[in-house]
Amino acid sequence: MVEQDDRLSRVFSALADPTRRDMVARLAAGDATVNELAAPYDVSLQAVSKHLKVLEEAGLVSRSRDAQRRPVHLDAEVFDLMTKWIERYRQQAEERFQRLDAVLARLQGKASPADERPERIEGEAG
Amino acid sequence: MVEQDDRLSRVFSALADPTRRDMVARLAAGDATVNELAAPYDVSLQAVSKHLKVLEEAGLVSRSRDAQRRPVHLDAEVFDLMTKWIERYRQQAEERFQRLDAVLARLQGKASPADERPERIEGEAG
DNA sequence: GTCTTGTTCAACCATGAGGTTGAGTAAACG
DNA sequence: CGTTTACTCAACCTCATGGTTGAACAAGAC
Repeated sequence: MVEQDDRLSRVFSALADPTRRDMVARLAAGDATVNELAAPYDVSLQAVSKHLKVLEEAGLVSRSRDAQRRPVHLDAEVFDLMTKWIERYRQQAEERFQRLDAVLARLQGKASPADERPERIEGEAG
Repeated sequence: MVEQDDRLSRVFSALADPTRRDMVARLAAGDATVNELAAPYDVSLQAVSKHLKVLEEAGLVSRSRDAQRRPVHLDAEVFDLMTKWIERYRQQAEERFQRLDAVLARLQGKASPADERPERIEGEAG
């Protein structure tokens, strides 16, 4: 919205498109030219070129020169950025889930769980 | 574009927005109501409600009922979907990189690497 | 019942994304 | 040189998205 401020937004946004994910999948098997990449899709070469630009600006691919060709190469490093973000919050959420489980188990022994309103387990959100 | 066909597109798309990623981060610390979630942002409650709808449709959060409140809960499972996709292609890309490294190392012993045009290492893309 | 609180729905507006076509550039080929 | 190949840039169209405001609904509080 702000014009895609941060790197992470650009990466997620780039991979939100099925065509672009498909291109990444293809590129994981080896570098390819724009024409080669365009072949499977029923869109213009220009559209593919645009997709590649998006992937490039997200840092997912880089392009070199080989005569008139512009071979596209997949850069795997950015994936780490996403993985780290995802893992971080997934782990937090799962830990919280474990704790909730424990709390519920404890409550089962003491009283009815209906008494409890587990909006916060022991954490803080602000 | 097609109207966000698959699950993966919805998840990536949902997380492409910094505000929504921020909400996910907040929710990783514990469930929260719409009002609580809206507090830090300078947008209307309705806008926040919309963001939550997007996160919900992506399967990232679920909403329950507590009187007039609609507590929002982070569902960590969908993260796996992303992680799997990412890891799959990252690994392929990295393996390819290893192979390229090996090829270059071999070439160093034989001839000048400038002779080689390594558009494909040994793979296929079609 | 009416009021207040919490949230969603509906209509609208501005911007951006993905698609198109047509022209322009870059480098090999003849 | 002009032509062909490979690609990008520019202008345009359409629709989705994120924001707005105002009204509606749902449920406790008075």
